[in-house]
Amino acid sequence: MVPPVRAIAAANVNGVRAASVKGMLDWLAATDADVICLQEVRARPDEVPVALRELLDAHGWHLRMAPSETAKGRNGVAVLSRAEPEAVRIGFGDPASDLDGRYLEVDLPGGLTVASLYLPKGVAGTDRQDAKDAFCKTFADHLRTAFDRCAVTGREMVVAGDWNIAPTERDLRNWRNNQRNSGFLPYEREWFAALLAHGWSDVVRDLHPDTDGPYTWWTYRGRAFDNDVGWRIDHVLTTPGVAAAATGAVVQRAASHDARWSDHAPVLVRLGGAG
Amino acid sequence: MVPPVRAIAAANVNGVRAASVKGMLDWLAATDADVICLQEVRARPDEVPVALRELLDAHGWHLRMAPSETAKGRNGVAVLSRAEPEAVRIGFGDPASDLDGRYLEVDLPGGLTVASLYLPKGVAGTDRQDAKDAFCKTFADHLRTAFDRCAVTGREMVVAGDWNIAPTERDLRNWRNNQRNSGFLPYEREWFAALLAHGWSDVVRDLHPDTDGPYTWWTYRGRAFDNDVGWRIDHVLTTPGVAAAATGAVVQRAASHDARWSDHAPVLVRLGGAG
DNA sequence: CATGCCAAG
DNA sequence: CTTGTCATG
Repeated sequence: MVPPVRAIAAANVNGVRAASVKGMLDWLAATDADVICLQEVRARPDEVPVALRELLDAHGWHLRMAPSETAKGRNGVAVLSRAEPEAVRIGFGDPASDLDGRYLEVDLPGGLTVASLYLPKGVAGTDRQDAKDAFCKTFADHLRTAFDRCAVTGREMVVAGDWNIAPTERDLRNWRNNQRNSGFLPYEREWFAALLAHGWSDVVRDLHPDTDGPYTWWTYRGRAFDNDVGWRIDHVLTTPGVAAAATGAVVQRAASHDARWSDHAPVLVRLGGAG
Repeated sequence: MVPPVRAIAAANVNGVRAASVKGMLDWLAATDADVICLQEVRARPDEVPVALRELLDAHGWHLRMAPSETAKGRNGVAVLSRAEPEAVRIGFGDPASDLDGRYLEVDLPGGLTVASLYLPKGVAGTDRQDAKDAFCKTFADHLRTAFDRCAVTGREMVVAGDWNIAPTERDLRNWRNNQRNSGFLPYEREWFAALLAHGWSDVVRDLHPDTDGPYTWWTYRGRAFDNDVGWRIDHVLTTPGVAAAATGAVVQRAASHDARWSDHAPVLVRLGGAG
C-alpha cells in the first residue's frame, strides 16, 4: 500500500543552517506536505543542523541531498519525502552542472518522480548569464525528454524549485523596470512558455489565473517584503496527471518581516480531495 | 587651566562596530577615564557607528584615529581624550608599520604624551613572527629615544595598548604550555624586561606585585573566559612621573560571559589623589 | 569562537 | 541585506 502524496512543497531556504534557527523547523513540523523540494541548502549532509536532523527523524522524513561539489556553501538541493525514495539521481546528465547542486530527482513509490531544481541566477550581460542560458538550453532538453517518457510510461512527474524566471508580466511587481534584468528577459520568458507549450503545467498559475503573483521571492534589500515588491520565480511544474489532481496552491508568505526565515516563501500544491 | 588626567584606560575592542552593539557604549558612558587608548578598531573614521559618534559628541570626547591603510577591516588604533590634543602623530617613523594602524601618539595639554599601541600578534616559526620581531626591534628604539627625551624635557609619557606579550610566568594561566608560543617566547619576555630596565614602568604590575595576572585577554575558544584561562598582554607603560602618580590599576573584567563586548578587557590606571 | 572581508544572491 | 567562506586573531 503506497501512501498517497497529498501535497508537495518547494522552498528556497537560503542556507539551511541559518533557516533552521530562524523558524524553518516550526514550518517543517507543521506542514502537511508529503514531499518537499529544498533549494539553496548551502550545506553538505554533515553540516545539516542537529536540530533539523532530529526533527526529520522524529517525523519520519527521508532526506536526499545533492550538495554542490564545486563550491562549498553554495547552491545545494534536497528532497524530503515521507515515503522512502526508490531511486535517486543527481543532475540530469549535464557535465557542466551535475556537480553544482542544482538538480535532484527521486522516484517515489506509486509512480511519481519529484525533482528539486535550483536554476542559476544570472546577471544580464555577464558570463553568469551565459551560464544560466547554457543551463536552460540543456535543461529544456531534459524536461522535454522526461515529459515525453512519462507520456508513454504513465509515470507522473513534478519539477519544483527556484527557476529564477518570472514567466509573465503578472509575475513580478515592476515588470516595466525589469525587462532588461535577468529573470525577466524576453527570451527567458519564451523559454519558460515553450515548456508549457510542450505540455508541462505551471499549477500555481493554473489555479490562480487572474491574480498578480503570488510572489515567492522578495529581495532582502530595502523594504521589498513589507511593500510586497516581489517576484514569482519559484514554480511547480507537473505532468498532466498531477496537474489534473491539483486542488489548491498557496504561497506561504510569512506573516511579518520578523517571521521570515528565507528571502523566498514556500510554495505548496495540494493534490486530490479533502480526504 | 589644564584639566587633570585622573585616569587612563586601554581597551582592545576587537572591532568597534561589533563592540558598539555589544556593550562598549555603556562602558564608555560610565567610565571616569580622561584618556582612552583603543586597539583593533578595525574601521575607518567614516565607518565608526553613528551611536558611538553621538555618544562621543554628547560627552565631549575628542577622537583621533590611525586606521590601517594597508588592509581594510584590520588593526587600527585610536585615542579618545576629554582634552583636545595639541599634536597627533601616526606611526613612529617606521616605514614597515606606519600605515598599518598600530601606533598613534597624541600630545595633550599639560605636558603629557599618550600613545595607543597594537603590537603585531605573531605565530611562532612563521613570517608573521618575523614581522612581530622586526616591529619590536624598531619600536624599542623609538621607546628608548622617547623615554630619554622625556627625561631631559620633563615631559611625561604613557604607552598603552595591546603589546601581545605576557612579560612573566605570572602573566598567563598556563605558562609551562606556552613557552614556545608567540607572546611568551623567552626572547619576547627579555625584550619587554629590557624596556623596564631602561626606566619604563609597567604600572599595573607595580601596583599588583604579588598577584597572578590580572589577565586582560581570554580566547573566545572553549571556556577560557569562564575558567579565567587568560593572558596579561595589555599594558600601560609610563615614564617615572606618571608611575609615581599612579594610585590604582584595575582590569575591568566583564561580570559574565554574556556581558563581554571584546575578547580583551579594559585596563584602567588611576592617577593622583581622591580629589 | 569571534571579527570584518568577500562573492554571491 | 543576507548567506556561507576566508584569513586573522
